[in-house]
Amino acid sequence: MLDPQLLRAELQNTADKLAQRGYPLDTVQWEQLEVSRKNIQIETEALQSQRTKISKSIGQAKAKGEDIQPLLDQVANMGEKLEQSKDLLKSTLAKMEEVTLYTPNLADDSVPVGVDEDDNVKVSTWGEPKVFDFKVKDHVELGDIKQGLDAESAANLSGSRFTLLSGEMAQLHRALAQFMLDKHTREHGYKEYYVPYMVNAETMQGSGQLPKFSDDAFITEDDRYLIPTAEVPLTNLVADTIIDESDLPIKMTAHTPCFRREAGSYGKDTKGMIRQHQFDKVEMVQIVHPEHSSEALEEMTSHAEAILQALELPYRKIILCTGDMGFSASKTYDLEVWLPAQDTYREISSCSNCTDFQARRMQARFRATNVKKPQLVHTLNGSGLAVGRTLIAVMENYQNDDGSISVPKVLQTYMGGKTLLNQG
RNA sequence: GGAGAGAUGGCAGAGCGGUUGAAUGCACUGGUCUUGAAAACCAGCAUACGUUAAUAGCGUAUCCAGGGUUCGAAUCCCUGUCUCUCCGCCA
Repeated sequence: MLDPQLLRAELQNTADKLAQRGYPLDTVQWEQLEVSRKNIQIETEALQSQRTKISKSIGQAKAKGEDIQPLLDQVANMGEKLEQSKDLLKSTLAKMEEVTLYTPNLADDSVPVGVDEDDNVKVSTWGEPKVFDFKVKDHVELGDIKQGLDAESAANLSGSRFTLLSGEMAQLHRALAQFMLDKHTREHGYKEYYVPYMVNAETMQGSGQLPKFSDDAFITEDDRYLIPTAEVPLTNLVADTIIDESDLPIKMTAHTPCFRREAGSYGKDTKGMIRQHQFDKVEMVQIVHPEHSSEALEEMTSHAEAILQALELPYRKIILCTGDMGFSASKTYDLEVWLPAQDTYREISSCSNCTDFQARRMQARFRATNVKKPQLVHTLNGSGLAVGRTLIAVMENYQNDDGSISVPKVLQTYMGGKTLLNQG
């Protein structure tokens, strides 16, 4: 949610900024709502105040044994009037909430203005794509040779967009997740969490997945949601809390499966395990002082980069333009890893500063020692990294002529000392 | 799954349907006292929204949540959620 003050004091300016994100805000409708809200609320609270006063005097009169009938007459028709006024206020506020809950965060001033992914801007590249002296295979082909990546069995078990890994491939997948967690907890200062994979609607709303994107999530029969990312449970850990300033920043990480409906992506990335209903991810979340969120985003992105660098996977870092950013984000860096078989870079991490957008929805605040009033924290999240896609990247970048796959140095201890995968 | 108990401020814990935003204790903050500390004593100590130049006043809301009864609800009724105890089942 945006700061309601922005919608009052700087409505046009805010609407212009939202337009850059491709979100049209009906300012005329909003202003009308705001005017009626003000009148109705003042009216309602005045009525409430009057009635409370009379009700109290009834109590006092009764205690003294006085006749209360005149007072009862006075208050007789107030109830109905108050009810009407309350209902009107309620429906007006609901209309306003309908707008605010569906309105995305404002982009940071440093974000390039643009329409879609074509307007994203490259920030930097790292590493040189390896030159192969043989025809490279993609991960599907490599997985087939090794018999470790089994789309057919997964389809039989569950349907499309699922993957089954076995043998060394399953081990490598596990090794990657372990390695990432170790790196973040031992070197980057994150605390490890094991979190629920299902959350309630309130939690989904806190981090911005609901109500707007309900089609993207799996919902259970008892109205719980399968998490689309560990960002949801981790970030909401501070919902409805007031944190002591000295406890900031809070840095959390978790390795979880992520579940996404991928509604509307029919036909996209249908081959292989690029886009799945279920995939593993190691997620980083930071809860920080508002003054430090910009630098925290840089830091967190570097933590994701450190994984790619340790794995010696070439990648580039891009900044998403206003039109391509996610709903809650104010600024987002994507890391794209080199996939030789596709001869291109593909997203493997996304790191965002959500400023106070999620914090306001969740009521996540901190209290500074010198300021009496609790203030909203800033929240950040980033993939560090998507495990399935990292597996693909390792497979394709570390492939050999005979279809075997070399094990990246940093993973060898996690793989029982193996340096080459060819056993299936 | 069956039976029962409960949910009140940071914590503990009162609260006959009326002047209760809510006793009391602890914690916390400031002060007095003290060489210093402790103890003792005094004072203060919620949040959100609205109005407003105001983090001043004033108003409204909040005793798990949502409905209801009533002139008036922390207190009565209904529904839901969560917690605890016992039985059953179970990784």
